[in-house]
Amino acid sequence: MASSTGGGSLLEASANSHPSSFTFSTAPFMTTSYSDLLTAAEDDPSSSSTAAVAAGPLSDRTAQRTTAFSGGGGVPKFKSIPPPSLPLSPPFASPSSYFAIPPGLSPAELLDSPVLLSTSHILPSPTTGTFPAAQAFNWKTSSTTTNSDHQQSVKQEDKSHSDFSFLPQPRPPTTFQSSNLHQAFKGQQQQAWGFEEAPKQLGEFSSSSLGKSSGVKAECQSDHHNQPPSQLVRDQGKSDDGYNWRKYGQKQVKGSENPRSYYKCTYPNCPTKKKVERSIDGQITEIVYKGSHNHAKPLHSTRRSSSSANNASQAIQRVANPEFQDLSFGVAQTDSAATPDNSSISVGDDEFDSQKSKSGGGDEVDGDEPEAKRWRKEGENEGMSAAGSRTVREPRVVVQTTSDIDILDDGYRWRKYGQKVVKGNPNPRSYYKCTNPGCPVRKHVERASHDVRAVITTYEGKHNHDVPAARGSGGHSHSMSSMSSLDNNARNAPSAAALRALPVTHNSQPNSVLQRGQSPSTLEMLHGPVGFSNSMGLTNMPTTTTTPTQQSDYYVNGLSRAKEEPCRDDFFDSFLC
DNA sequence: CCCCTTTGACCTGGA
DNA sequence: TTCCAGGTCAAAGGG
Repeated sequence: MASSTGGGSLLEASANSHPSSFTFSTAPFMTTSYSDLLTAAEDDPSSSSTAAVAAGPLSDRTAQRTTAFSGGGGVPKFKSIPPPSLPLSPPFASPSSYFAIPPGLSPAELLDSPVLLSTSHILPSPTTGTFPAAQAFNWKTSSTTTNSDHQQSVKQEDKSHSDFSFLPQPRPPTTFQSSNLHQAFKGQQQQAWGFEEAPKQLGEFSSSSLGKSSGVKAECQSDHHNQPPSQLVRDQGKSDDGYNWRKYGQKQVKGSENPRSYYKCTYPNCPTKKKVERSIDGQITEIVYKGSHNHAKPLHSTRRSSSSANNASQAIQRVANPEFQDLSFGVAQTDSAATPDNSSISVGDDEFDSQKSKSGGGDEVDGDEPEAKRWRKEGENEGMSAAGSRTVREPRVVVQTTSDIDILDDGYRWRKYGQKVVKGNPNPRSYYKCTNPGCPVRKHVERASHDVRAVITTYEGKHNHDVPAARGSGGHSHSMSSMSSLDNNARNAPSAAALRALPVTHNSQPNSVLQRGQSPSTLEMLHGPVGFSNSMGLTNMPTTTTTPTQQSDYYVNGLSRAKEEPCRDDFFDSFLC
């Protein structure tokens, strides 16, 4: 399926179309932010402040819609905050004033805040279990889209992103003067949010061939931000998405001058595969994931350092969040390690399907479609996007899932039971039921007609049970203090898709505060399983709660001030009307 | 010797 | 039924 759904930045689109609306779509947000950032960086090489580069444009947009956060407006405010573990220094506090820390809150606290959207994006790849950072921008490229125009926009976006590097160390001082800020950004974001990592790595890739493993380096940094460069370099060799892959084929696909490599997870019986397409110069232009790992990420790569290309691809895959890419908002951020084979489904599948439907003219999603076939379709779409004069530098990452049941971002398990195209919206609506026995809750998800990048999720009924323990959720409550905990959080973090959906999600119970067992709103999906909050990294949020629902409430209240229903209603209305 | 990549051939499914 | 393209297999070679 073509994964290019949205080439543009959802955030941007949302902002433009609904300046006052709360846009929670991470993907857009990220995309815009990075695009802007990139642009800023490129436009003004002499940009003297990291803040300007790292947070400038981003903050501009964020600030617009996040005034509420600090000011109490109806719009949630997203602030980027460095991870607790990261050294915070005064400069970071506000090189550009964009990163103001609310009184009474310490940077560390902020870091723990569940609100950072960017962080939320950082959903770990279901297949890689790593934190993708590039989700935001990748999603657009990967998003399924057959629209040539759209792809054009994507190209531009990609191009802009391609040069963007969030990597501080490699960057000239002129670009990133505030090492602290950068560190803050770099560190936690890469890990918890992962959102930064993507741009950074992408930038790395763009600026250098994959073979140079710059991307790998970036990855290493993300994972070991506290480690000295030497350590980072040392880790490069084994550094990747954490999983071991074996290349089992390579082909020159028609319509693209870029060779496509096929990889399989080397873990016994693990069905996960990925396709990596690289441009002539070795840069990864696209990554497509299929399935999810049915095992925990190996503590240590068992294989020797793979080729630079492979490392690069993996680095990218780490950077880019497949879920985001493919708009798999339904992807349960279940711990990939604990996720059963082919269980990562989600709306991601739906998304793919919907995309396929769009491009193929069909409106029926066949969840039982043979993997090979689906993969092929996906590949074809991929080819579409990659075909021609695609100059995208950042890889497009797509996750192909094979299951129709999984834990969605909201923490509940859903089973898809239907899909159809409803009047007024050419995009198919996926229908899901809560898999909990006796639970009447249903929900349907559809891409907004006005913007395929926006996803509308509607819930019906209330859950008569608690949020099921997410697979591999054992570490959800872990703090982000440790890498392992980060991984867990990431894995359990809501999918990018979910985040994306936020902006346009409609809560069937707009005036209610989410309660435990209550059907989650899209917003709720953001918090995902416990631990998500940690990965959020948003600022201005009080300490995170431990229960998903609480988080959800918190989320709602915090981000969009859920209790200020008018705000939400307005927001939703803006999209729904 | 092990592991991984390379690469040509083969298989499969859609048009 | 045939052709084509994508995906996979598996032998060969390299580190």
